[in-house]
Amino acid sequence: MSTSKALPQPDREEIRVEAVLQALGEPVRLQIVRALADVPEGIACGEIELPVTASTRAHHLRTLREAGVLSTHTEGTRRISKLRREDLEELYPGLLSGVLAARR
Amino acid sequence: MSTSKALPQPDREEIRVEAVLQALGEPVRLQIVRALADVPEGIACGEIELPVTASTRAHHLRTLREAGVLSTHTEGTRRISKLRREDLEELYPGLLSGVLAARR
DNA sequence: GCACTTGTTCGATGATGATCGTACTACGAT
DNA sequence: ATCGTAGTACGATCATCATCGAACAAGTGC
Repeated sequence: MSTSKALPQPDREEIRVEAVLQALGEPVRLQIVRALADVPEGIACGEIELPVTASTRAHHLRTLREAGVLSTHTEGTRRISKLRREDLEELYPGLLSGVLAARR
Repeated sequence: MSTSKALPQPDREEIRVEAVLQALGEPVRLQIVRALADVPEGIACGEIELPVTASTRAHHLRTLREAGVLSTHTEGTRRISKLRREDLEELYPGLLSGVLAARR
């Protein structure tokens, strides 16, 4: 049960551009964001293939969450993350799509 | 005379998103970009009011230039910088406008 | 020539941050 | 209750980088 609790994140009006840009500027985190962009319904952190250990992964997810880039909620033992597309689009229209347009 | 020489910068296809985002993620550099956005014809570095010394300013301008965010050419003793709007828009459509849309 | 302006380069320093291993928590299943 | 799974938290280490001062470079003008 319980089975669904959201983790603390900034409200839309608390999101700062510098934090978002800095969060997106790290290669591993950008990789995470790209993976999330393909799955609107969200995805468990561990299912993203990354060249780092679990603890580093957790660190990056926290950074992205605290910057306001993604939201995370608990489902049982897994943590589902999804992009905060609407909030970002509202605050910085075009930013996310521009970033995702980058060649892979 | 001479009076006009361009400084080395990456070609459009050499620009990497991570570098651009990382460059934009620093507060002072973002301030520079915002200042440049208001002046399409370019502006001398020293004329932007910044809370750092001249050497730090030079460092940030170099970072932005090497990331591909701006171009610089020499005019006499001054160095005029301007945003590489077209290149950025072509590579990451919407990114720059999204960043500049952020509340000031 | 010399002085002045504009800006860069170099080296040092201090802060931030990416990474890891280990220990820990929470949940699910047996 | 015990085990296994998914993930976080902490502390340490190492690299990156923002910042500065001092020295240097290139133009302009007297």
